[in-house]
Amino acid sequence: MSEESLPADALPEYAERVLEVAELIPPGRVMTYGDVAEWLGEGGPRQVGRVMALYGGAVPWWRVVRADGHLLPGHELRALGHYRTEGTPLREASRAAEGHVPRLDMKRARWDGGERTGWDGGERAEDHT
DNA sequence: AGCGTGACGAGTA
DNA sequence: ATACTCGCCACGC
Repeated sequence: MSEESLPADALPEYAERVLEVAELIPPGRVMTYGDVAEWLGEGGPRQVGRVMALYGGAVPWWRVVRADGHLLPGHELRALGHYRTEGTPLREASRAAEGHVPRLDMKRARWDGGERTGWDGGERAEDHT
């Protein structure tokens, strides 16, 4: 690892576009790293992942998840440290904040980039208690 | 102009 | 469920 931190005003353009998409994801919905890359039409899941790792702190990064439905990508402690419940958090997010590593119901929570349906009238991630 | 590096993804064992 | 592969591609060196 040797990616150093650039000034916020010196983000690579690709990174800026990734962060833009992340901000578009409605509360209560998620996109996978691959979804974001596909939506952008450039780069791949790994590129999106790195962007989020380096610059994700400025956007709702918890709405970008792994394809297998894991909410936390790996650096769980780091994630928990930055965990926020801006507005209406996913129920799973709440659990994550309590130390669990949840697996989202991707069938419901995944956002295809279409209609911006969040909590109002839309589906919510299922509680799998 | 390479080369190493991944908050990934899908496949396989 | 875990633990490996291999392909992917922008970016810093």
